Amino acid sequence: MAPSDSAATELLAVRAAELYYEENKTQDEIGAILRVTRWKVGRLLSQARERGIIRIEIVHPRARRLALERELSARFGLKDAVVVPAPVDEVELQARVSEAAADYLVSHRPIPRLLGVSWGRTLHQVAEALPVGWSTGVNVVQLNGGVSLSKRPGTAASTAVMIAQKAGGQATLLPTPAILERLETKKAIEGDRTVSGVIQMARGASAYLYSAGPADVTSVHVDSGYLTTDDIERLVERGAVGDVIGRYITADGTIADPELDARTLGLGLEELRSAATAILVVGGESKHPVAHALVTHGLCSVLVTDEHTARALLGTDNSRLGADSRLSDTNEGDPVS
Amino acid sequence: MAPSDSAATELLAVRAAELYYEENKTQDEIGAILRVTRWKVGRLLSQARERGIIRIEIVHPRARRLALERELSARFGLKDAVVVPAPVDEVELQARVSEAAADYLVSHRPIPRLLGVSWGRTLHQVAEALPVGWSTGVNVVQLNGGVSLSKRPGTAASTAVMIAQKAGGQATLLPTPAILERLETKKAIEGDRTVSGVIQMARGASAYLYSAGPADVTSVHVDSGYLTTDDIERLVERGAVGDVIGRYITADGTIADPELDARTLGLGLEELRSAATAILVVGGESKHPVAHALVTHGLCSVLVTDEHTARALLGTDNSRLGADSRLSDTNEGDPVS
DNA sequence: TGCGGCTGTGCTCATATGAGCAAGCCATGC
DNA sequence: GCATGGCTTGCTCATATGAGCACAGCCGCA
Repeated sequence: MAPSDSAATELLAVRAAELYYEENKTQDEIGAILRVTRWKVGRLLSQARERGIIRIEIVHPRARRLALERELSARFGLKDAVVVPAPVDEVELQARVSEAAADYLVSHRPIPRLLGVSWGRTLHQVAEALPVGWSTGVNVVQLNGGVSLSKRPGTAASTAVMIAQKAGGQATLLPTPAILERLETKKAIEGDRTVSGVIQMARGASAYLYSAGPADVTSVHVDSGYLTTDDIERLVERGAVGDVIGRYITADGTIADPELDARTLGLGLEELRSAATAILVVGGESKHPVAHALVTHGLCSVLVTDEHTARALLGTDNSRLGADSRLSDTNEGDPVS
Repeated sequence: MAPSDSAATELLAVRAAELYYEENKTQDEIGAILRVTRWKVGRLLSQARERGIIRIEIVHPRARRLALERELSARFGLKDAVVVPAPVDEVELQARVSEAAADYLVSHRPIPRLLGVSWGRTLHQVAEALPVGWSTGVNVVQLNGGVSLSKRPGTAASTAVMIAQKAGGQATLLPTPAILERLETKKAIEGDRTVSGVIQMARGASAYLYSAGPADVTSVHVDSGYLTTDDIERLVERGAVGDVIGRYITADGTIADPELDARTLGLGLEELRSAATAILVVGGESKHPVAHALVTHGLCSVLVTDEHTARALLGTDNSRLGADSRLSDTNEGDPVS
């Protein structure tokens, strides 16, 4: 591979690529134009593809990043992964991730008989993104308590109900607070046959669908009045990176505050870990730490996320990947004969 | 074309495109995955291409814009056109246009027996970009006078000589000033047998290669001391947009100042117009007006330029086209082979 | 209800393309 | 001087792909 030779070859490859991809000429025609055999044209084109001279991009809001999906699955032993290209805008990002989760749910096989869902902003968007009639006879059960104490009453319930309704199924709600103030109250409520029945049912769900929240003041738990900003601060001090189904975890996948956790009503982490299908939907910068904790400690089997999060999880520097891709423009030597 | 249908179809097309272009799957395999026939996959893919979901780009400094080249040729009745993609940088742009001109010259058929050249910064770069031995036995003749009065002596001569040497041919120079101060002097020099012989020879050249300059203070004529900034101002007042082979023209392709023109030594515009092969090499914002004048009035038969200039000539809005064509900074790795 | 036009589908067949292989080609080392 | 090994080149053949066609369902219109 002498440099002078490769310069001439490269120029030829560029010409061939132009004729093939922009002018839709056949390799045979290109051969005639460039005065080489059609086999050489074929080789030139594959070289051009290898060297990245030809860039093929799929520009569409619903596009996915299959290469990253494969990497994620392999690296973290996931059953499946969905990665959407990251748009500039955070709002748009959340919308696309939610849409992707809805798409995934629709085409997921086997169709779950009973689907366990958490609640929150993300899950609500997923519910809205699901088309009416996305499935038939899928029942839904809530995984964790979610009676809102302050704003937006009924958000948790409406998410579960919407998902069930759109699939022509029934929703079973867990009509309790997410976190109780006193351990005794929590135990009492848990002792109630209805409540324990719901949790039991949740344990038997054939799939879980849930999101995660960051350990900061934007958390839904602050919004809903279960936790104060002081509580969050204390959690962060204890190493909390975020929450799943109401439970705050640290970077090594353990409960950040066992006392608080004991007062949290709903499914435990172990059920997520051992579930056949546990679909985590999570996107955006602020959730990178919690996503990392979940994914590295087997707390989900399917991950739906955005490109940036995916790269962060894989440890790929994603600022650089945006900036590079410039070719060196060094080019000398004999042009086409 | 019901909207709901086209939405579903589009999503399918996106999936197909991903599998085909990013995963290198065969249409048959994709059919199996998406549960449609392979013919449908083929149709999906062509739809995706039509709708612009798939964007194929050739990223290489030596790439060309064949579509623009075709448009230019058709619109202005050119024999040929070469358009290079415009880089961000003006210096880089000049380099690429010059390189492209050199490439064109090398592969141009029939090989000119005698090549008439002008001089200037652009032509000098073209000369440098030509590979040694780019042709055999091509003689070169200078089209217009170019003894520099102040800086860079010998530039004009060295351009012609370099082009000839690299092709193993002889250069015939026109060792006179470009513009004389007095008409009498010009006539006297023109009357010299040697000088008139060179011009006669230039008339018989089988191809011309020349550039154009803008009508502003950056002009080589100011640099070389033939014209003062006042002269340029007066030319602009008379409607001059720039010069070719030393002659300043207006937007409608006529001589801007006949008196000045009479004192200008060298080939006339008519010879360019009637030449079989008149290769104009011109790039950059400042030369758009002069390029437009030349191209619309038949003063070149081959145009080598950059993308922005091409769009300006065609009347396409290029600020917009320049602004887009940025890729979203999403970048996946090389697709698997 | 029945009928022409129209779109979308699955096919046949010709063509374009890529994999794999034998032969040549250059440069090196003995 | 000559063999050798890595490389490119031009081929054969199997496969992937696109063009064109007949048919089916669907719509509006009488």
